[in-house]
Amino acid sequence: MPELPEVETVRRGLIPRLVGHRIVRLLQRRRDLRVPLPRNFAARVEGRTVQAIDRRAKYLLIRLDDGQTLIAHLGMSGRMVLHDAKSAAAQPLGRHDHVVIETDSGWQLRFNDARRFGLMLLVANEAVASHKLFKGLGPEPLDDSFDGPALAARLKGRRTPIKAALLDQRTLVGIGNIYACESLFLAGISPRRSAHTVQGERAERLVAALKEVLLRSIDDGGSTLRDHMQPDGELGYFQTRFKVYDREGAPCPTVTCSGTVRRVAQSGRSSFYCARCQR
DNA sequence: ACGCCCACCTGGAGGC
DNA sequence: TGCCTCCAGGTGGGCG
Repeated sequence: MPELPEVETVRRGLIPRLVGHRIVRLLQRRRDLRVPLPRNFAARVEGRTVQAIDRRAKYLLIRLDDGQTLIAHLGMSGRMVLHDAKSAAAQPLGRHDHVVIETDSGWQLRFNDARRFGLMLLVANEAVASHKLFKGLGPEPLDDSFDGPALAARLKGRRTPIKAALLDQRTLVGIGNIYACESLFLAGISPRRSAHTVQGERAERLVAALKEVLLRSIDDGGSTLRDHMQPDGELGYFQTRFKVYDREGAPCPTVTCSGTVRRVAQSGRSSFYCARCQR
């Protein structure tokens, strides 16, 4: 379930259950995720207290009190499922619960990832920014400094379609297939437009759309969280209905437009858009 | 350097 | 029911 808004929502849901609490047990049930889990994982984490949980791009950064960061990425299918002691006892571990963390507050966190495209690793705080995984990452879209000119500069000279550029985490971080489609729709820009032509006012519009789509989704996630009280892993994507994503054949949601949502394949992924109001 | 394709892995949906 | 194919929200390595 993880693009930036989902990861951010998971982060906010984990904070009250983990921060300030000691990890009393870590159970590693299999090592072979996208990157093999750390050696001696349990020994290196047990006894540590969680000091903070940050996010960079789609990575969760769980700061431990020994100066290490537990980095987690959810891949395509990763979930963080919290159980209180009672529900943990009632719910046996599933075959995709790869890592189980128990805290001194009695809460249990299960990292579940059917496809195993996710990862967890332990890195010293000061080495996180220069870590291979973080080296080439672009700016955070919700930072105030990320504006039209900033995006335009990063698209300059790029011959790839704008959709592909948005998915490329070197351009900016946090955008996946869904929010790329939704943002381009909101900005009225075709996913097939060459990235270098998104300049000036067009880049302004796209940045505004990206921020709006992400913020609205985080809000929706927040309200879902309040309703559920915990990131139970079943939140899914927040907008029950996307405007164009997965809506092939539906009428274009723009009231004044008589177009139809189309699906095209771009670099192996589906793009959904209205060819009439997205240019 | 850049852009594109594919593989990584499992499960769900839909067709026959 | 079963079997087959296609598709899925991410990423990075390898290729031309």
